[in-house]
Amino acid sequence: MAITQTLQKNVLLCLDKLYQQPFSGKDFQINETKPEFEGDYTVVLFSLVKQLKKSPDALGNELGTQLLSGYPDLISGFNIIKGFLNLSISDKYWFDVLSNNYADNDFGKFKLKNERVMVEYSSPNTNKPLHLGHLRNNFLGWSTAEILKANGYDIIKTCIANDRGIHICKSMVAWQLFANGATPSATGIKGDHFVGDYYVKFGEELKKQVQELINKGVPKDEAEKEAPIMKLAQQMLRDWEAGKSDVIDLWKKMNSWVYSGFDITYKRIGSDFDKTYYESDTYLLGKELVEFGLSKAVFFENPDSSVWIDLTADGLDQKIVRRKDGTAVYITQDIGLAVKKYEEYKCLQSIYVVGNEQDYHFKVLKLICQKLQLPGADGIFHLSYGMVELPTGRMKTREGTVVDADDMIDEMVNVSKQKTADLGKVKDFSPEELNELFDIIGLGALKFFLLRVDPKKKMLFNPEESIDFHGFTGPFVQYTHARIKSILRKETSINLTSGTGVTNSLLPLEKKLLVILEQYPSIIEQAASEHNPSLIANYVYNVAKTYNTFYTEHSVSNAESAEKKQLRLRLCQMTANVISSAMALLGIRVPERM
RNA sequence: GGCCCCGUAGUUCAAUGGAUAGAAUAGAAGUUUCCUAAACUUUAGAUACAGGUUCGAUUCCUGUCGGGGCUACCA
Repeated sequence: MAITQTLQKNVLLCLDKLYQQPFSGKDFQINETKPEFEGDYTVVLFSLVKQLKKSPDALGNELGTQLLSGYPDLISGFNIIKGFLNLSISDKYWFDVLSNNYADNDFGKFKLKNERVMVEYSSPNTNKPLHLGHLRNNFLGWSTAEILKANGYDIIKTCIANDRGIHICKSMVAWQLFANGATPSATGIKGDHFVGDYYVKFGEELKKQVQELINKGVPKDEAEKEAPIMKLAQQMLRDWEAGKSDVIDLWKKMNSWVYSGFDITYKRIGSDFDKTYYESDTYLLGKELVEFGLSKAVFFENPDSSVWIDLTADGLDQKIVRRKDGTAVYITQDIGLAVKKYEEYKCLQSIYVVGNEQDYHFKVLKLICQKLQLPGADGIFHLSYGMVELPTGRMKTREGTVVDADDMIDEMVNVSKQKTADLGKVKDFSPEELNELFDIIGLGALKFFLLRVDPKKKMLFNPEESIDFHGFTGPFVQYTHARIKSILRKETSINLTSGTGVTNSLLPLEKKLLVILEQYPSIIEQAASEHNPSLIANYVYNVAKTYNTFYTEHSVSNAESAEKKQLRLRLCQMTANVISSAMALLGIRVPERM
């Protein structure tokens, strides 16, 4: 059990013994003691003071004394400053932590929950390559899934490919008009980029045609609809829906190019899915749910035969769920897909990793599912994340300000190559080992950069300044790991026998390191319950920073005594394990040397 | 117009209502006969504004100002 939980439990027992009043864990806080005071953990007494009508000093003294006598193996002393009861944790407790092997292996395995959770992420459009925003989405989804796994959940990772619709037809039309039969293999261009180029080409041509129409006096709105190339795209969409074979063939061919491109990128970033849904298979889902909703009077029908739901009582608007021509809209498809997912996997929770621009959509989706009393409705959770912005503002395809994912990865790997060469520490590596190292560092920097920020918040990517391998970065943590491994390689055995070193107590920096290492399991739990990988990133950075301070201050190999050396070796081992485990939860590998 | 989110050092990010608001980077000054200097140490620098609730507010409430998003019979 984590130290804070143990303390909370013991404080409750003491309070009961002393005052015979019912308290709960919410009645007081237990925080880490600020460095300027003596002690390790602090009980904040204010709210207890109020309820018990005692002075903070009196309460603190009684509680402290009770804790000290009741749990001598845990508490070694206390002091009271204002309403804060600072507790010193006994060295014996810390040595028990040292000999505990919790940090040596994966978590989760010893607390399987037998609960299934679905995480949907990535959700690309098959008309253009992935960009920096997709990377944030992918890393977030993948990491969240890993963190939940570490907490014992059975995870299903899914992806929905947005593989149909007018935007797909646009690149198809442009290819027909301008490609002269060119293919990715003939041109040597990666498939997703190849198709994306024609999507861009479509936009350029459309702009040209619209301008010509405007020059002829056609209003702008109308010109966009009437442009010949747009007409072609709309006709192609109708042909696609009618199942016209030459259109379907072209669609299949171009999508396969895109998927082969995506596969390369996904493989490179280490992203994978247990199940991929295709919108082309699911876009007709949900139609029968409209009838169901009408029969339950959750939906209502307008005279023009369109179907709506009135959410004004819930503070939202009226929302259409079926067009007057009888076709389904986006939200209806999503309801249908939610039902399908539940039928197939019976997940208690279904997490959608989707940008916060769709907050309203998911609010509506969940509400409708709940009103229809669909199974799994309460388990719908929108993991809403903020956009990645550039110094110039949002990335916009039309303005060409999109940071391409593949380019970004290449850039990061190149920088790591350059830095590694400058430092010259791994000259004996083979070319294969070097390439692997460049990937580990470059991708590590990128993933850490995108995951260290609270997912809910928008973040800024500045090409000039964001590529940094110093300070609060992935390479900093990786470097710390490599440093530790360098020490451990030189030592043959580490055997800390229980109780060793009790006689010579822990030095402040040793204690500080141990205190933070002990917190790892609670951090994993918190990251899972808050769906927030940035907690792991912040934590592992603090571990590395704490270790580096310890490292420069105390020698491991030439420690003051053999016992100290063993103790420090064990600390090194635990730190390396926590770093490697925590980074793995972020999808980041750590090198043995760098 | 309506609804939602966000304003913290020059910049990028932290801080379950708790002690003197933490880091990184940029700036200034240092540390290599000793386990990897992608490191470490020192220094200067911030809660948009005005009220309110509270023993205590960056955090909760109200208002003002500033920024972003949603508000399609698109997906």
